[in-house]
Amino acid sequence: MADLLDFGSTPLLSLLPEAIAARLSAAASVVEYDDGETIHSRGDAKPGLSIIRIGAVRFANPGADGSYVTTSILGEGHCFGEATLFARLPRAYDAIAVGETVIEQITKPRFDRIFDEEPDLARALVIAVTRRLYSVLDFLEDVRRLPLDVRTAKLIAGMERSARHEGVVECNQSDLAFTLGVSRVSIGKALARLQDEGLISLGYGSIEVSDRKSLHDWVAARLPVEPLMRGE
Amino acid sequence: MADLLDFGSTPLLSLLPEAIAARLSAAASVVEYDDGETIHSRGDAKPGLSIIRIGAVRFANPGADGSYVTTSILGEGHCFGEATLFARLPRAYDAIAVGETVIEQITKPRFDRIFDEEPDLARALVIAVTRRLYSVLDFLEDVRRLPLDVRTAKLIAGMERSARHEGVVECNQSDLAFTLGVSRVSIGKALARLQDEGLISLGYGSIEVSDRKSLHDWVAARLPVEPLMRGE
DNA sequence: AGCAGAATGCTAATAATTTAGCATTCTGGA
DNA sequence: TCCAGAATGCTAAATTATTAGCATTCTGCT
Repeated sequence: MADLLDFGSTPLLSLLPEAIAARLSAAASVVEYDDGETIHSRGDAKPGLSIIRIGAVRFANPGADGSYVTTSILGEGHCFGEATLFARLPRAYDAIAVGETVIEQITKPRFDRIFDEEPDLARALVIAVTRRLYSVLDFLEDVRRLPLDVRTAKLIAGMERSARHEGVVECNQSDLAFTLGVSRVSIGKALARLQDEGLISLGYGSIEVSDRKSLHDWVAARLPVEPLMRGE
Repeated sequence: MADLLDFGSTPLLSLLPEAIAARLSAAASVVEYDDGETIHSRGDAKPGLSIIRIGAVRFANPGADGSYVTTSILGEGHCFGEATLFARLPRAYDAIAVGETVIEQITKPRFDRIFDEEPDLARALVIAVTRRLYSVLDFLEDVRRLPLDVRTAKLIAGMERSARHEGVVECNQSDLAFTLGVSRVSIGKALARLQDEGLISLGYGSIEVSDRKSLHDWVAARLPVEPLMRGE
């Protein structure tokens, strides 16, 4: 249940020199959450950086009708709360643990101290946030430009790449609908179309990707611009 | 024609100490563009940071059918190209000058040098990019959650706040449609609804906001969550 | 094996949006 | 003043998505 939607960006921890990561850990207090437990709510003002050590976090806000709209899901190694530090904004989303989750919380004073003393931290943060920004811009473009079946295929392709078992995405249709911000019926139709194309076969709580390459090619053929080489 | 959609984020220049801004300027080469001129195209690999000194830049990509989808428009003081520096990505969008535009271009080697020597630059960049990220997340949430007339009202309210003449937004409906990524017909309908509500009155190439506060209240009443105080 | 709850499949009415086209109104320059 | 081009207004069909059901299938648990 890892990165349903971390927008494919790079986690901060993987960008951080070992020494700095250790320093952050030393300054942090560790908090554990159960599945579904609230980590913080929209509007909370207390600033600080959080790093996901184990598990994942879903960021969401209530929609107009009481439904919940998920904005993103971040997995292990990702950080969140930068905006409370650098933009001095209160929390913009409810953060909810996905599965058993362990978070390192670093208070603003402690973070500021390390930030001032370790220039490489700023460098890593700029990289992490920049990548996230461009991933989100990408996603936003998709939302505005691609028909739902293509977006669905793209999401499945992305999930398959980081799936536990190759060729099988373990995820129910409601979660997919949640993630793409559409109704379950629409997802159902999109998936049915993809199945008709022979790209996937639908199971119970899982989707089997017949052939990674054909799925990728099918998506690529429907993108208005050819995808850029992802850096690195 | 300033910030149709800079997502309301803070420009880098306003976050930068005078000394560093001067150093960046000294390292930059200045290029001038006419209205509509291409600054760079999607896929261009040459890394570097660009700072908008005068004018504005529209970022867009061709849609599936050949139409152009605008992702954002940045105004004076904003920078772009961070992703080429920090994520090592090629340009993700075509950049097109909006009006007579002056850009400072800083090559990667020169930028890296200043970046290494001036820790405050990293700090300012983290802030600028973080704010932009959260502005975009906000916008994305709106797209997925708000009906078009509310999004339209929100956009107009934002544009009015930074308009040349108070109470008058100089912008044609095609540009609004472009910005919100919908058709002109839909924008027309949304605007008609807003006019029926007495919030705006439509002109030729301009929209008059009857009363800033009522427009704001009308939007606020339709948001699923109350807006957060914007940091300062 | 049987059952409850979860997940999927399906339907039909409704709503929103797009596309394509054309008529009308407005504006600035010749 | 007149005209061309820009901008807006309007229409209708087609597409896409939503809502609200309910039936069916599957899974894990007892």
